[in-house]
Amino acid sequence: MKLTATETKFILHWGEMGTRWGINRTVAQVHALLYITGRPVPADEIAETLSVARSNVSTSLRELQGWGLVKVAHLLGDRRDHFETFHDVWAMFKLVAVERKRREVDPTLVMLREALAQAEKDGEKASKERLGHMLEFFETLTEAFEEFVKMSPGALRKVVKYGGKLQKLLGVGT
Amino acid sequence: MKLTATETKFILHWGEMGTRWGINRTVAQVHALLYITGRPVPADEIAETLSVARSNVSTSLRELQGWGLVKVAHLLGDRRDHFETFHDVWAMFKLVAVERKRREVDPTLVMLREALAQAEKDGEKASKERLGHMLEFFETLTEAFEEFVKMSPGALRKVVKYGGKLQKLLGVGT
DNA sequence: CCGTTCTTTCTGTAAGTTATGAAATGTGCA
DNA sequence: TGCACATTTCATAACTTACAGAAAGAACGG
Repeated sequence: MKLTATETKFILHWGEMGTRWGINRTVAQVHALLYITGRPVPADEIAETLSVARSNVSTSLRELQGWGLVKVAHLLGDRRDHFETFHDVWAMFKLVAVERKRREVDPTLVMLREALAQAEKDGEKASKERLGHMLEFFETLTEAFEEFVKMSPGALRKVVKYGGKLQKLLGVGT
Repeated sequence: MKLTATETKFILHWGEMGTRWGINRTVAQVHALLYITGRPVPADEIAETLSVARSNVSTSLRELQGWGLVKVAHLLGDRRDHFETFHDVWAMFKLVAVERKRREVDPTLVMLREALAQAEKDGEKASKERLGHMLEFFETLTEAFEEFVKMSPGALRKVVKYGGKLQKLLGVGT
């Protein structure tokens, strides 16, 4: 499969973006390719298009399936697995956000609660206070996040719009 | 400086968390140490406490200052620079969020607009549509983010609370 | 079943990154 | 100005991660 200039640009940028957020470059590129292509693509074609080893593509697809971002499709008369991602960017973003929260934020909450309890027990007043602030922050953020993922983009826009007004009205800006 | 069990736990976890989000482990650990300590600490003490090279601490502190997370303080009768971070977790989170948006999301917006224009020019209808959806998503998210960073935790909680209600009321959930 | 095709797993190596210690530079005091 | 202390820079070593290619495994068709 031959990529257009536009597609190449998008895929490369997406790869770079991935690395900055702790996501493997190839994984991100494969996802970008599937997104921009918009139809099921067999693994060997992905490998050829991106100029990476077939095995690397296999691993990346597995990873993407683990995130729920990619699903397998089959075409009549073709034994090969084909892979596709979703068109709904918002939905994909949520998948990743929810999963990262589960993997990274939730354990942090656990750690903070444990550390706080220990600081309490050991009478470390200063640590306890700071850990408490941190925990409180994470709890607020988590709460906001839970609401956030329930929203559609339209709902989000409305909430933001009214939220800004609400904020001014109530004078809770401080 | 001798760390308590609680402090060690917190610092190590913070370091791991950092690596997962593309932030250097030592950088994150130094920040955690400063946060949990809550007072200005000289660089050599940081190095000793974390068992890392003095030069590594120097680099990490510079990085943290670049993010605006750490500032220098001086103590009377001590020529050494001392370093401290802020107590306000919310404020620090915003600093990082704003900066990462600037460094990573803004260039993505630029790329998407360029790619979209090019797809338009080259008559790539399918690509254009998908890039358009992606751009729209990023624009909505950016907009929401701009409002978000203006809020205090209290304001955020209120907006979330009323936002949920608003959403149901307006039936914009789809 | 056997051969073919497709996919995944495994392993050595390359690439990239991070950390170190030494050297260089900077800073303030006598 | 010279000395002592403090900090930064830099080359290299240590480590980590990513990748390709080989080999094994699975699915299918004849």
